[in-house]
Amino acid sequence: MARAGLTSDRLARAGAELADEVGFEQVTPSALARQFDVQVASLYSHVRNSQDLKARIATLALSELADEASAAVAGRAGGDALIALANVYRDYARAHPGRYAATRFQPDEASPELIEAGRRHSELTRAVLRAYDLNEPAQTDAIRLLGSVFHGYVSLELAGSFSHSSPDSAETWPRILKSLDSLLRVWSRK
Amino acid sequence: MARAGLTSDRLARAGAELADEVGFEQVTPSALARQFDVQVASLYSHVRNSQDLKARIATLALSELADEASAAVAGRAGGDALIALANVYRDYARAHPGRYAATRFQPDEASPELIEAGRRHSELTRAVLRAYDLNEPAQTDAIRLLGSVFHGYVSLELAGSFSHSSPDSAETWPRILKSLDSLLRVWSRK
DNA sequence: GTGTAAACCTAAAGGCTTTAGGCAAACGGG
DNA sequence: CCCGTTTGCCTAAAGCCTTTAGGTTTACAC
Repeated sequence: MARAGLTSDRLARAGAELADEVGFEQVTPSALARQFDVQVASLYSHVRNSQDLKARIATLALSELADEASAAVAGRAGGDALIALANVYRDYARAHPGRYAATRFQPDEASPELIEAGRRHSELTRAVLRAYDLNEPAQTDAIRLLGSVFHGYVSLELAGSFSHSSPDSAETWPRILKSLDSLLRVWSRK
Repeated sequence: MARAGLTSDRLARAGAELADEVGFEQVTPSALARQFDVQVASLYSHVRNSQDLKARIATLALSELADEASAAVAGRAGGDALIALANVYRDYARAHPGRYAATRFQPDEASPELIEAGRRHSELTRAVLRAYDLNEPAQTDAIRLLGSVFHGYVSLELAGSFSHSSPDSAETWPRILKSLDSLLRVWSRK
């Protein structure tokens, strides 16, 4: 009798929670309807379809992540900023694996919000690189390198690809970041 | 009337082809049955279920990739080997996006073949690193770094994340590889 | 040839997605 | 306060995918 109070936003938020619990792949209109104790068809007034739902979760996660990254980078520069940004990505992925997976979702056509969230992330990386004073094309190279290392490392770690190696390598991440910092300094405008 | 001649292997191979055409996600028992013009249920004599099918495709792709990597690394050392290995991954992903995606598939419990294929890849990376003469834990760090950069770069490029930046950055990849080589030389045992 | 194992089939149950159309609750205006 | 409209949620239904059970036919071995 009482209404559940569905909204696109609430669906996206609940979807994000669910993703962290059972995996992003498993987040479906069906599963979400069960969570709200509502008929599946009812969701379709709030999201266009399954894709749209996932895209909204992706946007939510990407924005959330950009917020945290923004806060972490504020007031830092150079290696400090680099490390702070990198840790935001890694910590976020570990704390919210489903949301992080959502982050990689590619809808058939991206929404403006999704594009905007993506832009925020490249802006942040660009901001971190400011201190290194790179000229083009080094700047683009650096954005791509950082994106690759952050995303690559976090994905592989999340997938458990690192769990079969020597346990004394818990400090790999900071050492990689340190090396990236050195590398960028070398790329720096002389 | 005539039999289709199904086999686990043929299913995996056809699945790999299909993955490259329509995306790994879209590879399902249903879709594959259509390809062979056979009833869906018939597949279930050859693969346990959808997961198993995908795991077999993953194994196929991972082995194929390891074969190519192995051939590329043979007879090379140091920076040459590094570049050759890296290009195998990147070229493979561009030529076979569906197979590459399959490579990232994580079944509930990995098959021995899948584990073995994974092992071949770390062995290859280790072989490439031999020339750099790294001690532990630098060796583990290096394996993780290379894995992260290769996988990260290739994923992002495949996802189109790089297509919005300046077109004069077509040479990012070789420049990144060159820097990785320098980095590893710095890590080298003094 | 004939028996048997494998390959393939039909049937059926159950889940997910999506659309169409209907009832009822909430909410604002008179 | 009540009445009309909007909006939220519902039922119904069609279509597709997965998986299991059990039957038939093909092919090959002896």
